[in-house]
Amino acid sequence: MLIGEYTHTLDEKNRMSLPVKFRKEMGKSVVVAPGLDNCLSIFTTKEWQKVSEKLSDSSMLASDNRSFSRFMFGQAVSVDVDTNGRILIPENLKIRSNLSTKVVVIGVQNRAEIWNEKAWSDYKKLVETQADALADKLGQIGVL
Amino acid sequence: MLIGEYTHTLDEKNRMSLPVKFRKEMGKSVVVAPGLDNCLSIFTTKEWQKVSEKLSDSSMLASDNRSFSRFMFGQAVSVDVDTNGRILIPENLKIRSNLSTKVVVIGVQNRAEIWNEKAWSDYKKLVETQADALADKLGQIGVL
DNA sequence: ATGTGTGTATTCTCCGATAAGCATAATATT
DNA sequence: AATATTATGCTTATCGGAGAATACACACAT
Repeated sequence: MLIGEYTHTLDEKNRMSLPVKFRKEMGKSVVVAPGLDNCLSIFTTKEWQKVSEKLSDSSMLASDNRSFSRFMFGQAVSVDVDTNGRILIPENLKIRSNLSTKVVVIGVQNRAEIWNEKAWSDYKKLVETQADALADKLGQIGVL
Repeated sequence: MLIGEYTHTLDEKNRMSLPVKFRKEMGKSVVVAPGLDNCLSIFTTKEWQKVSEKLSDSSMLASDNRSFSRFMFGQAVSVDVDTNGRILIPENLKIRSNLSTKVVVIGVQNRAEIWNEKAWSDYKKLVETQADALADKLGQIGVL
């Protein structure tokens, strides 16, 4: 399971080293895909498989499904992890998620996410202010 | 599985090289068909088979089915992949999808799509603005 | 029937881009 | 301080795309 928060850098060739604690789980290659809330998702090939399956047998409205499939698959890439534990971030995804040199990598259970540093801290603050309200909702379904 | 986004060119003979990562899956020949939202679809012969089957035992209204079948089958063509991994785009389909020299090829799981460069970027922007709404729907079916 | 011409298809090659590897430097952690 | 981890620059090799050139086929005309 992927957990934790790390600050890493993208070098001038858009390479980023994966947190060491993620490498074993990540294996030899991963899938980089656009993420929600303007971040960038990294899936293990196994998890990616699961996501695709869910998408293909989903009962979404046809046009929504088309849109989202194009959105996800069209921009996803399978990338190899190099001998230094680095992956190459595609330029278009880098731009989309507003990534610059300093990025934040976070583990989110079954995937890793890459965030623009400021976007992540803003997002955290936002969630913080909502935390109580969210907790109430989650409480209703017995999470905490 | 076909994923990713590539910018390729149509040469003056309407030839387009397939993304290298697609070639293995594409094989010796593919089916080029009109796609929805004004793009152009490319199916492997195998996937095309599946599409045809679905159309033949579909539960659509007979007249709708007729319309759609005419739309798809009427304009679809089987084309060979040449030794350089290129395919020849039929003029009528090229015109229909507004393709010029620069085109975008995207992988969408079981098919590839060819887009007019601008049309694709506009479409992406549009979907991006809807991403949150789509995300909620997806959340409901447990995708992310 | 043969030669010529035009259009199409196939092969080849070059150039450029991309990425992988390596080695070293910097940074953080214990 | 020592070690593990991350960053970065450089170099080399590989791959792919696009264009050019060649070969082929068909048609038409002489």
